[in-house]
Amino acid sequence: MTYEQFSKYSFLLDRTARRVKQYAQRKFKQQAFDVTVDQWLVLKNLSESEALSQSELAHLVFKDHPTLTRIIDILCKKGYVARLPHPQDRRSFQLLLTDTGKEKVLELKPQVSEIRQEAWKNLNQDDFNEFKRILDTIYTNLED
Amino acid sequence: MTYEQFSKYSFLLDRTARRVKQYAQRKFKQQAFDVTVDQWLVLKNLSESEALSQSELAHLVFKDHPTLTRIIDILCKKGYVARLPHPQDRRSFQLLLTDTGKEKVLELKPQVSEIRQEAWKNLNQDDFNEFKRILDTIYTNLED
DNA sequence: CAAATATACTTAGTGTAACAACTAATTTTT
DNA sequence: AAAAATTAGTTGTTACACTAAGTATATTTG
Repeated sequence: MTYEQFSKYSFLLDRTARRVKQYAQRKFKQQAFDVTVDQWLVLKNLSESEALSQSELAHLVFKDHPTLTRIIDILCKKGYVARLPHPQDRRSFQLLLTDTGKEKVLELKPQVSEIRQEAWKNLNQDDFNEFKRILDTIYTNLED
Repeated sequence: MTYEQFSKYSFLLDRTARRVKQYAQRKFKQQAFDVTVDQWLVLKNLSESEALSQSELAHLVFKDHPTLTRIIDILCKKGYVARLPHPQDRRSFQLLLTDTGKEKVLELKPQVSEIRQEAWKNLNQDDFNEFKRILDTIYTNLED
């Protein structure tokens, strides 16, 4: 590996991640989803295992606590999520989807899937496996 | 490709890009580089072809104009970059590294390279080629 | 059981990203 | 040459990422 390559992988990675997010966000907006890409990630994960605390959810979506706090704030304000007091621990909340939130997830899931597929044109299953392997390796290489 | 995979590539990509940036940023801070990761990218590109306009530079680093304006603002304030009036076009600037800016680039270049290599442990040249191919494919798939 | 420590979450501050709207200067069109 | 369109850059707004510091509650330790 040469110096130039080392300096480039981070650039390519950042550039592509931004484009992927931007592309999805634009579609989300055009189709009036009423949530951002990150809000969708949180909503979807919550729909798959409800009654999580914010810490548990933060861990699931790999976002830090302050970021998650604010995303939850917004989702509560929009009426998709509710913070219930945790029965045993008064420091924490149980996060629940409201009925509106559940409907939103059901409505958006196939549409998001559609949008996501666009990036994967001209690429196949092997490519995905390679992609995942390399990304995961980088990720764990930089683990604290 | 299944639905689950489509929903996952963007997650893996975003997660890894953030970790790579965060890792580098932490090192930058520990070693008192006095610039952020994004500011470094701009500085480095400027050192490789000076007297660019902001538009040209924005194009090089794949950042949009408002973002670049703000990064340049900071780099000027820190004394690494100067905006000179463009001789032919009064709308635009020529961006130049100051002497301090040039020194900074020379000083940081090997140190940044060192930091960047960390991510690439257990991965080789073939992996890089695959990685680049897939990222570039995704990028162009989502081109406007 | 009181003191120290840890955990859950929030707030504050800085930086970046994207979009929209804006000013000023330049180029094109008619 | 005036009007229209384009280009260069800035400003404003919303949202996210990360760090650090703060509050409140729980848990552990002496």
